[in-house]
Amino acid sequence: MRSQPASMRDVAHRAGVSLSTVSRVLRGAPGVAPEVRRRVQHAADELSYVVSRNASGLVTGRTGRVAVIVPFLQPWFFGVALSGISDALREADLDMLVYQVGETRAREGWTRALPLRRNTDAVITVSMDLSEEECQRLDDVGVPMVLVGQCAPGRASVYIDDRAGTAGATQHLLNLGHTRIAYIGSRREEWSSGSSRHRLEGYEAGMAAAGLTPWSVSKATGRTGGELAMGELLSDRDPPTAVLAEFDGLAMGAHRILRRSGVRVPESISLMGFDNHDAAAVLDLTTVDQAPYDIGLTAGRLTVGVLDGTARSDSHVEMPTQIILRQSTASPRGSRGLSS
Amino acid sequence: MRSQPASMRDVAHRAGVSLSTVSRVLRGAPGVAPEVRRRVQHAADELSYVVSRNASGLVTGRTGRVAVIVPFLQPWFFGVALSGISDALREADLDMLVYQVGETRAREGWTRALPLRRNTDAVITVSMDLSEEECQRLDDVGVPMVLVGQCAPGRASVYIDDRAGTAGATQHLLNLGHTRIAYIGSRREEWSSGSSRHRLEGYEAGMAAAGLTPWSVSKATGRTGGELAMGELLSDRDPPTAVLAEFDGLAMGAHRILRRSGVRVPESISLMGFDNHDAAAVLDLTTVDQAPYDIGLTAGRLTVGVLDGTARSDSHVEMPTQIILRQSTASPRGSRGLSS
DNA sequence: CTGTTAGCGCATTCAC
DNA sequence: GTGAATGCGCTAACAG
Repeated sequence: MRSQPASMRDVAHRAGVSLSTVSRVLRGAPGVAPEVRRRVQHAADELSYVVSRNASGLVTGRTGRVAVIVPFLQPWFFGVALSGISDALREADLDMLVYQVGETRAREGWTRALPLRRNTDAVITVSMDLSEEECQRLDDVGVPMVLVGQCAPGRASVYIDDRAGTAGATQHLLNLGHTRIAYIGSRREEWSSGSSRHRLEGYEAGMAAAGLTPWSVSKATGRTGGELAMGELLSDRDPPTAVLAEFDGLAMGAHRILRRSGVRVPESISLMGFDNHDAAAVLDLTTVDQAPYDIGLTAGRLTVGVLDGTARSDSHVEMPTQIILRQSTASPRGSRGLSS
Repeated sequence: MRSQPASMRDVAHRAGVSLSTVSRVLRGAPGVAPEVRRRVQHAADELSYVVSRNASGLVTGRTGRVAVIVPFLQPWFFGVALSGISDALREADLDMLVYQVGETRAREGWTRALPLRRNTDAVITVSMDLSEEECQRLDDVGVPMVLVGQCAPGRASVYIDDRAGTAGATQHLLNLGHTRIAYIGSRREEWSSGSSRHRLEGYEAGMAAAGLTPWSVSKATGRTGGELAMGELLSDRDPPTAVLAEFDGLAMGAHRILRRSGVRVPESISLMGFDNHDAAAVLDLTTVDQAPYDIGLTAGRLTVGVLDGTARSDSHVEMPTQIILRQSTASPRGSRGLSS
């Protein structure tokens, strides 16, 4: 309650020892008599004393903080990923600084607008789709960097195998007996990352392996895009019996159109998403899970490892995806699929 | 790219001035010749120099950082609220430190496990439902505190008027012509905050004002709870024509049961949620929006105000809620409601 | 308007 | 095993 929070000197005084002893104890450094150690601990507790990372960092050069940079904080994915990162950093007693870059990213200097230099031990970027130039600018701040959701050669990265994800999803639909499988994706102009490209490629590869011709449509991004795309598919002379969407948002838009049109899922059309969005469970949507929490946890631990020196700063970790089977996919009517 | 990041001395040297002049310029302090100011800026830019908040904080006593404490990071609400807080703090050039307390909260000492003292200028708690004792322990760290989603007398708080929210929702259903309106809530034993209580009270008040008897059921929390509760309601001799849920998660569970049972929404039963969860739009669920982004923004700005001294540290801000009309509510069949 | 001086709270040499 | 000096990078009083 005192307005002047206790300092190390206060603790030293109270414990009847010197500053350095307190420092040693509180850092867990060796070479202190057990009895003295206990006394110091006790004094610190009584004063609710906590070491100022500010001051200790000044001398050690380590801040005890890791900056996490995200484009947005609102989309479901980021909260979950941050949760994993947070848990991993907490294990190593590191604090998490979160920067939402958002639209300001357009303003060229965002990498320097952030007080990173000297204020952070490492930087984790999440789904930032950094250009090589931006990467270099971040290199410039002189701290280790870990990229999440992006695979950059020579830099620590954690990402999922998007290609395998959609390939597996396509296989799932093929196994059910579908052959007219359409793909709804985002428009090429809006691709910020390799992710969109990889997902499309996975689908195409899956189709090709089965000797089928890929059939993909791209409208806008987001739910509306899904609505538009599904509208187009439903207007086709011979509509697909199964639809795979690049991400759940698109699938949800598609689902809405299907509901409104009275087309039954999965009886008439099977629908499959990607991401395992929160709302996918609500819609009983079969989807591909990318375990964002695990991604975050892995990225966080990798960061700790790089700081420790126990992990290389160019390690790449590819996380597996997993199909979550729900009610929105089934064999087409009259098919010879697995389930018939 | 140099391994030893530039310090203020380097800038001073490069600009041919003294340390204090550089400090003044970089802080935007008055009393520097425009020409000199430019020169210093230039030198700093060239060296990609950024002031170490660590070092400056050591002498000013301000860290330039605000800690945000959340129980969890995964639920949709927190990402959105954090986004608002982040934007508000960024306006004031404050960094955001995020602590996910989670289950560790059970371990008594969480308020002290966090390195808050001396490491943060203010603390924002989001939906933490702090006990008076926990509040006091946080007071102890000696920095201003702002509570979000909780109304604590004497402490800066930002929260929504839950009572008015459910009262308004109930009125909406009444206006449509419903009289058999049931309420699905969480179990009293699981109420952590006043929020659950207030929402129930708002419903009860709305019903009472219309001369109707409240009818509420509580099963588990979460989607499952909604399923169970709706199951019970559907098994009633005379089922309700409208159902209001304490939050969208419950409504989603209820919606699922209705779909599975072939009960049409809104034709047979109107369903209404609370929170405007992401997935509510997908289900076309009428709900009550509590604008979490605005809550975060407001809380962030209030925090800045308290730090500035322009806001009182016991200000209370009550945020309005708003009904989001979608397809899940309509007049009961054969009613004389507004829409008939 | 500018430079000099003295710490902020702590970790880290070194002596003892 | 412990204590006394030194300086991390910076701001805030001062002096010029």
